[in-house]
This record gives sequence, structure tokens and C-alpha cells, in this order.
Amino acid sequence: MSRFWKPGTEKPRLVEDEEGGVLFFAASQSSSSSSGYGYASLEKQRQRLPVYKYRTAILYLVETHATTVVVGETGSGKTTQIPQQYLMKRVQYLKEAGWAEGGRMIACTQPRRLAVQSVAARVSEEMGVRLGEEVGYTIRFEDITNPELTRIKFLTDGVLLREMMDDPLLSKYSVIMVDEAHERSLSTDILLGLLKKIQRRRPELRLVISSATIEAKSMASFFTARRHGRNDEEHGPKKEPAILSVEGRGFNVEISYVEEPVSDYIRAAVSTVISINDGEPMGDILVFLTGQDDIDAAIQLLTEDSDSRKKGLIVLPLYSGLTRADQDLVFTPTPRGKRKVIISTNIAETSLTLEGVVYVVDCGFSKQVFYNPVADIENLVVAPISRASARQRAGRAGRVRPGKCYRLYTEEYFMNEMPADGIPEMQRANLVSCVIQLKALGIDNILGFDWPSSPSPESLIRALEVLYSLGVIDDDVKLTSPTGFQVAEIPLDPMLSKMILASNDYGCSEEIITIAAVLSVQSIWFSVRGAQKESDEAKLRFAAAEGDHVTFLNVYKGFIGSGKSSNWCHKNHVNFHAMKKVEEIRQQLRRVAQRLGIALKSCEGDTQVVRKAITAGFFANACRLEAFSHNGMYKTMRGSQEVYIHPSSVLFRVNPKWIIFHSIVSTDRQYMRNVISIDPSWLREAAPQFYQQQTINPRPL
DNA sequence: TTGTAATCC
Repeated sequence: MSRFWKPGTEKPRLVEDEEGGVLFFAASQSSSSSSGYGYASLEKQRQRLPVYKYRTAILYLVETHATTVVVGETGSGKTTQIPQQYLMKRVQYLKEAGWAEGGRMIACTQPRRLAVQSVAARVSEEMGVRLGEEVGYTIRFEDITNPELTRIKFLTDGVLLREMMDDPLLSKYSVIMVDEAHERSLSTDILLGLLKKIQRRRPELRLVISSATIEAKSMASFFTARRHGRNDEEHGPKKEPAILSVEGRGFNVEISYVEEPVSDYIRAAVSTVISINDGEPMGDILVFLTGQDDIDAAIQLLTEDSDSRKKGLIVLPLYSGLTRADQDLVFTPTPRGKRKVIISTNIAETSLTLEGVVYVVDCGFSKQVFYNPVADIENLVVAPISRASARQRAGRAGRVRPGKCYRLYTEEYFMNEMPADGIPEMQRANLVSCVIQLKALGIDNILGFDWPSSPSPESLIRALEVLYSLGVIDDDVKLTSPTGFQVAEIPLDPMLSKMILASNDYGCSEEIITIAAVLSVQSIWFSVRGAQKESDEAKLRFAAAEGDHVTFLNVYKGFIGSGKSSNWCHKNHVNFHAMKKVEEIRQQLRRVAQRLGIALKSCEGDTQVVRKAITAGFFANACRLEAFSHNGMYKTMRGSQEVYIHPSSVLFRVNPKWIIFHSIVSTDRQYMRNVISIDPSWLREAAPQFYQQQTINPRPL
């Protein structure tokens, strides 16, 4: 298809930069107003967005380049504007050219569900169409699109990856925009690698990669073909990616650093808040700490300070584990004469935007997961953030007017020691799900896959080992049929998927699907700090001697028996919202299971078959109680690691001889969460090649 | 005798 750019119309100024990319500089000097939108019409608001000025450039670049990297801060309007500007031009062109519409859609991916919903709503409003018609969205459990009408579709990158299993070339789409690519989430990175492959097969496909930082350069070089073919513009797009820089809408943020490194960032954060309150004009304060413990400690210190109480500080915590009602408190407008202090985890860095923040206090750390492929254990550790994160945090102060950011580390540290970019999740995560997804898409050479950032070979090999032991891949590292394909089809971790497949043989698919759904939510228990005692007592009402998984079945049964009552949940310290989510996941899994030919069947209380099915998926997590152990020490069958049952488990202090755990949290010890007792003979039944006879019999000490 | 950074299908 030829491009629609028409010579003679307004032409963007393009400048070749030193690396062969195309950099577009602002065509107009007129500054767009950045202040609040007031009562301006939507169209007026839109014209104020920086990206509006660049629309012809964007259209031109996308038409003439296979890949366009758009760099722009949040708020530049690139997410909402690029898809619709592009669509309108394209539809107009196709009409003018007398062509029927190709029927292909524009996809725009986001890492988070909430972003998908809000951006789709915004764009449909701007275009004056009903959501779900020309503009729609798809997230898990929600498909608000119409196959006949939808032209722009917003979706999570996870959903787009799932769509590839049915349509590997994503042939439904003519343009795919990957937003927030700089966040480098696992699914974004997988998607980028796959899109690069698709591009070779579909030269007419256009990619727009949107990134917030100077990471644009590495994105562009990733999408640059290794061997440069002839760039024949008459017959196709340029292979070299274009880079388009869109100015941001934010205000200046004045940065200050501490002169000496601080030894206690919580105390430092609190005293910074107090001095802002004493010496700076009105405006809310956002403090970045690492987790709930830090936040509670800081709030404690702040409320002890009688001065801050007197001076009308409203102190609010913010983290994902809070209830929605508590989270919503941070969005309520600050009363006149008062000042809000929001003490938050990383959730305020990317996932939600707080209006009214003028001051940011940044401790320089966040909690991050690191996967150890040798031990096959994920650790959550407090680690230094990157300079990119630090800039993102600072930017949160400049959304309504010029702001200030107080960094609780030295400028020297920022310049010389702080890493420029964070480590992509791909290099920190367990890759079992990622590898099976690629396998299902026919990527044979996983180790040689062209990743945006290569994961460690150790992690890949560990993932392949796990999949091999599950019987999901064979000796030739190919997906087995039907098991491998079925496991890939189920939207869960492969060990959970295998457990569901096995439940068919044991006649307990209804129970196992419930268990899989419960294990997919954070926690079904409602926990209030300081009220563990009541919570523990409530838990005992459901406790099963077999372990936590069977306990979940009892809770689920009670929940259904109550008519899914929130009151029942409240009385039993069960999290109603978590149970609603369990129901949703459960319904989806039942549909998938039926599609795979799994009979939906209940074992009517036979907990032995339930535990056997669990063993079929989680045999690698078997542990044996150490002989003569007085403190409940277990050792993993694989690797002989010291592990303990988590005190929140119903089997805590019960210490059955043989158990299987679902996951490990490592703090001062390695604690197993969600454990179930088993008979060791089931291990050989589930995985004969994994458990040789001799490893199960206790060795002489 | 204890903890839950943030996401997603």
C-alpha cells in the first residue's frame, strides 16, 4: 500500500541525526498552555496537547517508517492522539482513493488494565463515539469491542500476547502502538521481541513504540534490522526507525539533594516533610518510600510530631494492599488551609496520578523482585532505584505548577553511582510462563531469541527444565501434544495449568479450578494489622487437616452457601473483593477447561484426589520434615534447601512429614506459603523421571 | 511465630 502523505501539504521539518534516525524538532515556537483545562471544549483541550502540533509529522513518519519511536512525557497526549489522528487520516485517504476500508484495526497496548479503560474512554469521548463501537478495549474478563465497528482497540499487552496464539501475525491490525515501553515489563518485552519478528513477515505493518525517557535510542536500535537492506522508498517503508520527540507538558521541578548520605531515610523523609510544611507555600507533598512497614513507621513519626498535627497536615498512606476506600482518600481535594502528605510506594510512580502535588520527597529506593535461578526462588528486596525512576518521581511534583523535589541522597550519588536505567523485569523474573508462551508461538530457539534485553541463560535453562519435568516440552525442547499445547492455552502459571489438566484424570476439576483461582489472587483473607487474633480464629473455622488448599475449598463452599454475601465475608474475615475475583477467574478457567475437553466434575469431598492433582503440578515443590527437627525445619527434595512452614498456614506447627508448597517468601528464613500434606508415593506417580526411588527413601544421616 | 513493590493472561 502506498503512503498517504501528500506532497504540497504542510510538511514537517525532519533532521537526520548522527545515528541515522530521524529527529523531528518542534515546528512551532508558540507555547501551548499547560495549565488546567478549565471549561474549554474537548477539541480545544486537544489542540493544546503538545502532540497535536506534531500530528502531520507523526502521520508522515508512521507511513514512511516500519517503526516509529515516540518519546514524550506522560501528559503529552501521545497515547490518546496518535491512534485517532492516524485512523482519521487513514480512513480519509482510503475513502479518497476510492478503496473499501481494509477492516484492519489500530491496536494500542498498555501495561495496566486501568490505563486501558481510562484511555479508551477518553478517546471515544474525544471522537464523539460510543465506547465499544469505533473505539473499544479489551482486558481480561472484559471485551468492550464490536468486530464489525471497532477501528481503534486499546488492550493490555498481556491480552495482545494471548491474541497471538490464535493469530500469530496479528493480521487484524495495521498499526500497533506499544505504550509505556520504557517500563520494560515482562509482557512488553516479549511483545517487542515478537513484533520485531512479525515485521519481517508483514512489511505493511506499522509499529509505534512509545517511551518516556532517552531509552528511545536503544528501542530504535533494537528495531533496526541487523543487515540493512536497500531502502527503496517506492516499494516499502524505511527500515530504520524514526524517532519523534514530543515535548512534555510538565512544569519545572527544582531538585535538591542532601549534602551527606542519610543513614535512616524514614526519619530523613519525615523531617523533610516537616520542614516543607514550615517553610514552603501551600501544596501537597508526595513521599516515596519502599513498602507498608516504611509507610507505617513514617506515619507514626509524623503523627507523634505535635507541630505537624497543629499545622493541619493530613497524612495518608498509599499502597496497593489498601482497600479501595482507603486508596480513594488520596484523591479527595485538600481542604483550604490544609496540606496533604501522601506517603506512598512505587504505585504513585507509574500506576496512578495525584493532582495537587507540588513537593516530592524521594528516598531513592524501591522493593524489587530478583529471581535466583539456581535456588529457583524469588526474593523481594529493597534496592536502589534508577535515574530514570528518580526523574519520573520528580516529575510528579510538576503537574499543576512548578514544584520541588527533595532527594534523600547526594548529588554525587545520583550522578556517579545511581544506575541509569532499571533492570528489565525479563532479567529479574522467573521465566517459566514467558518460555511456554514463546514455545506455543512456535519459537523454537528460545536461547537465540532476539530479546530487547536478553535474560540470563541460567534463568532460561531453569525454565526449560521445569517445563520438561512437567512433560510440557520433550527431549527436542518442543511443546508436547496435547499436554504442552493445553498447558499453554490455560492463562495461568504452567504448574497451575498442569494441575488443572491432571484434575481431569482424578475427577476433581471443579475443586482444582477453585484452588487455582484462589491461588491467583493475593489473599482471600481480610487482614487488618493488629487484629490477627480474630483473623486467625476465623481461619480456624475453615481449617482442614490436609492443608491450605483444602481450607480454601471450605471457604469457597461457605461463600457460595451464603449466596456470595459480603456480610458473610465480613463476619468470617474473608476479603469479599478477592472472592469476587476468584469467581471471575474460576468462570474463565471453567470455560477454557471445557474448550480443552476437560470434564467439569466434582470429587464430592475426596481430598486425596485433590491432593494428587496438586502433586501432579507441584511435585517439584515437595519437602520432607527433617528427622529430629525440633523447630519444624524442612528440606526441599530438589536442592535440599532449608525451608519452614509460614505461620499463616493452617499446617504451621502441625508439621506433617511430607508436604508440597505453592510458593516461598524469603525473609530471615525461607517460608513456604500455602502448603498441603501428601503421601510420598504420589511423587513417583506424578513424576517418575523426576523422583528416582532412592531420592525418596530417607538417606542414612 | 509472620508478612503483602507493582503488574498481567
